[in-house]
Amino acid sequence: MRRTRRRRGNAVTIHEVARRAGVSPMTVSRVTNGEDNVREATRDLVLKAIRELNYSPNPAARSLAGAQSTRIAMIYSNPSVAYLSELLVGALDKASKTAVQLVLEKWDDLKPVAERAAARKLAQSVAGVILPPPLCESDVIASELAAANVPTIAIATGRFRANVSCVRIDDFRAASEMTAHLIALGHTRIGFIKGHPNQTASAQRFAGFETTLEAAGITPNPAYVQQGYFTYRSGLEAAEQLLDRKRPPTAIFASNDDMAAAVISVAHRRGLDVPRDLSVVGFDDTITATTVWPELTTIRQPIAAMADAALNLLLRKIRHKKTGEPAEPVDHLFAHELVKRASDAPPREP
Amino acid sequence: MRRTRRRRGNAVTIHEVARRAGVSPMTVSRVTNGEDNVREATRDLVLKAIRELNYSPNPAARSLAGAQSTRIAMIYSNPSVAYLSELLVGALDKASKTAVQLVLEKWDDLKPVAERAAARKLAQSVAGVILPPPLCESDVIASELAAANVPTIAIATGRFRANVSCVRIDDFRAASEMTAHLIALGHTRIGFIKGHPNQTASAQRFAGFETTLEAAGITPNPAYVQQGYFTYRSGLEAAEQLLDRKRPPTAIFASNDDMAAAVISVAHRRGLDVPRDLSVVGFDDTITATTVWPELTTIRQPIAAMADAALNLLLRKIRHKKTGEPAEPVDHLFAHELVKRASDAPPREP
DNA sequence: CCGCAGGACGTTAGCGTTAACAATAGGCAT
DNA sequence: ATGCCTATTGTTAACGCTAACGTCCTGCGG
Repeated sequence: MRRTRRRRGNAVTIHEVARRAGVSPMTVSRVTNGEDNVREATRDLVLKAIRELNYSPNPAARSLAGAQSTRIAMIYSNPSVAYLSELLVGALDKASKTAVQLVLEKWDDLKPVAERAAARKLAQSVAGVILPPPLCESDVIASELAAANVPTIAIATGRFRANVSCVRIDDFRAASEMTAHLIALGHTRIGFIKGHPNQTASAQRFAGFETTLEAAGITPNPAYVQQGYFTYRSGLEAAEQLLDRKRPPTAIFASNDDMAAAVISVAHRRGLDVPRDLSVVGFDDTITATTVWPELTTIRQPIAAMADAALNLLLRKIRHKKTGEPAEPVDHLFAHELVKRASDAPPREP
Repeated sequence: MRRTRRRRGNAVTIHEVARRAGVSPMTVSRVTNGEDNVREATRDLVLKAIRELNYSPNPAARSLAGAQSTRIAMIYSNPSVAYLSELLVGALDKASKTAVQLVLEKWDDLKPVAERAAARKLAQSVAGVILPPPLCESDVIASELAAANVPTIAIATGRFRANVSCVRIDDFRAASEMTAHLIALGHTRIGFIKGHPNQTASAQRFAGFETTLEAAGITPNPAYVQQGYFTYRSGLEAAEQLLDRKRPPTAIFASNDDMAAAVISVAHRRGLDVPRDLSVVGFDDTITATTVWPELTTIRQPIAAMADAALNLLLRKIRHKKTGEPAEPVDHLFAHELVKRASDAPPREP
């Protein structure tokens, strides 16, 4: 007599699909993995069976058989919590669906030497790495991982580099659209608070701002531009500076939501009404944008979707790596969106 | 001749551990799963080998072989991002170490019927559930999961219930300490902003406040107590109310950091200096506490450690369930800490 | 001294998938 | 027709782990 079987629940397996399609499991596997050495007719047969049985491959079995360790590291450092949180949610969701094991590493302010060592060590133990900002900018990490042949994806980096794939939005265009929006409202004296200088996205956003200003025939005024560091604190200081001007700006475009929130706080402290006396807009659409009052007009990045895509890309790269195909870096641009809320209005004085 | 082996990189397997310990793989498996039918001496041998080889079980193989998914769900709903983020970091860290697969679910404002259905469905697919606030208060979810015999841990619920284990801090004592701190500074007119009424922790915190006030000989003034909902927005309104009083409080104790941040914002808008004109203290020590200016004096909850402990407890319960032992609910109290920062000072007028 | 119970540990056989190789069919040049 | 090559499909044996069952050994009562 047969042993008690231990098949779990009721999940459809590759064998059932194979039987129904009248082929071997291996052929089914080839179809699900998109290999091209299957005849068109056979492929259709298999696909039909898959649809009929509503089959989906068991990720655990896949990663076990594939001998590809599916550990993927995400390295973060001094993150914006709101950003990290949304990123984690997206990544975790995908990870649980594909049976990859996400491991989190926190590398705070490492010196390049330490960073290099850490990257080298990490490369031993994981199959891929996700680099959210600000670490996505580190050439040290990128080059070390590339040297170790560990697929890497940068999220929301401002530029596309040769050795690392990335998933991002078009910071330049987004900033440009926001600037155009402010101009369309009637603003001409627009302040700008830059992001952290170590991130390319900061430069992109500023470039988008300046270019659009010029295109509209407004000469950029250096006195209306302040350096910030993506922190609330730096936003406070920058706002103080901007509002101390004899003719202060009628609108301030901060390079992220945290700094925009700081601007609102300063404005309130000075008795200015937002948006009647001062329009304030942010960038990223993190939770901050909707917690402050008034709610921020900002640029929405689909962070969770980007995390999802990043994992997808990474998995594909890991697979390609196994087959030896030299996967060339990808630059996956996501669509952003200008979210209009309550922190902007036409200027009081024309 | 042997076929080419396809062993992945360098991961240590259960066989290597077994060989080193001089036992069978099965014994190692029993040890890693905490089964009790292994002699003490043997167990130590195995544990030593595990440590020496730095072995950690392959989750894919585990879930494939076990037919028991080590999937643990964390259900969140309208969370404080800062809180969620820290929670996720802690849970994920532990999860990757113990090879459990964390799945995230977002249940936003479900009606009880829908919530019950969702819980019933979830119970089919996971081995355990973690309930952070505010869902940790839901008796519907708790009872449904208990009925399905799915181990559940509530995080940071205010009270201990018979059917759900929980991991939390002593909200009453923490609030009491903070109140005593304000009184020690010389404050007698202390405002309080309550948390969301659907969370027991809110009541606990308020009780701690009121009790300590009375113990110090100060009669609680209902006019100094406002209902809040843990949101920044609700904090704004509550603060406006409190500061509109003819004799406004000289200190405001908000039931969480977000509302405390809102109080600071309102104070600034009214030209009050924090802390010279108004002391403001929060609760939770989320990231908000250190982003606002001045930084908040608050109560620190070790959120990440609590997530870690929650997973631990859950794993133990899942194991016990397999062996049939009836695990009785646990109430794991964590130590909190009053973190003194820059938002409190003695009152200006005595 | 035997038999038997029960605990500790080992063996076997999968879990569902894919890597590596084998086999087969068809095509084409010799 | 024969041999050889390629495109397609099948077979076998892992991947690392654990459920289920088997075996051995110890201890104890009769």
